[in-house]
Amino acid sequence: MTTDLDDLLKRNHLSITESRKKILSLFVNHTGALAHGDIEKKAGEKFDRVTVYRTLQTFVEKGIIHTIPTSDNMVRYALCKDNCTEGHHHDNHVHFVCKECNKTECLDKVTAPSIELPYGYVAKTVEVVVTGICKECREKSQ
Amino acid sequence: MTTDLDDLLKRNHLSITESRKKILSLFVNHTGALAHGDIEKKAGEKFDRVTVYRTLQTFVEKGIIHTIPTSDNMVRYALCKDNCTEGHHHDNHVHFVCKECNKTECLDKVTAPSIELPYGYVAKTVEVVVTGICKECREKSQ
DNA sequence: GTAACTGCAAAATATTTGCATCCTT
DNA sequence: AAGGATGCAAATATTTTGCAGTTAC
Repeated sequence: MTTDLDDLLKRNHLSITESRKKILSLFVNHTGALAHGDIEKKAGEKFDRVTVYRTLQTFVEKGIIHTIPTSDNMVRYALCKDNCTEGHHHDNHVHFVCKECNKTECLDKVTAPSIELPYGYVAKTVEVVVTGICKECREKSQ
Repeated sequence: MTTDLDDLLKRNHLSITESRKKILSLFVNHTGALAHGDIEKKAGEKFDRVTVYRTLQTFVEKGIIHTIPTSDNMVRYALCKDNCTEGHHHDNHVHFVCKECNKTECLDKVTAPSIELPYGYVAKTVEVVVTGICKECREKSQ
């Protein structure tokens, strides 16, 4: 059976393996970003810790996922949009981190504004991290 | 001798010690952000690694410095503006990370734009990280 | 003098690397 | 069959914790 996941891997010249499919499916079926720990947990003891590290690294290199900047020391990953290709990522990401449930989401609908930089500075990418309360948590607390 | 550093510590109800003054001075005398490693290096073998960890943590708690979100896994710290107080930080930070020299700067002159969030979401803070080439590196490469 | 801070040792975590084996193509 | 991917072991690196000695107030 050929799935979307297989295609995605194929398009990136990666061999199709169980761990890659599994880890990739976690991203596809999950809105929001995942930290390394989340992936190990959700994969359910199935893979070696090292495999997760290497798989994530490979995915980042191929432009399938990207890292999300956060203020804590946890590196989080999220699926890239289609126009992210190897070595060249989409410029404007807006991420939302909920203070309550600690979930991280990519807000695809929201465009990052262009930033006016001081003279002489050249911007390549602009990443925006908004922290606050997400819709679900806000409704819960009312 | 009473210095600005002493004052800053006093204002935050911290006892004035050598390591705190030294680490704080690194921030004051350095435009830009510092990672844990930078601080250990610049302090010059003078302090225990653990002291640096604890001092940074204390400073963050007191609102003297804040962490900067970045896509790599290095946590960087920078001085807070005066209106950062314990538990309540200034809302809009714009940071610039140079791809060449890897320096991180706070762009105080640049204001972060307000972000239009989806319905139901409430923003508390907006952090903007711009990566690109800083003025110095750009001039060098020309 | 007392409370707070530091340094050392060591524990707990996180990440990377080498290599033999197994799987994909 | 060949190259790449995985799993295990172990080496590194990072961060945290406990405690005794020292310092600031």
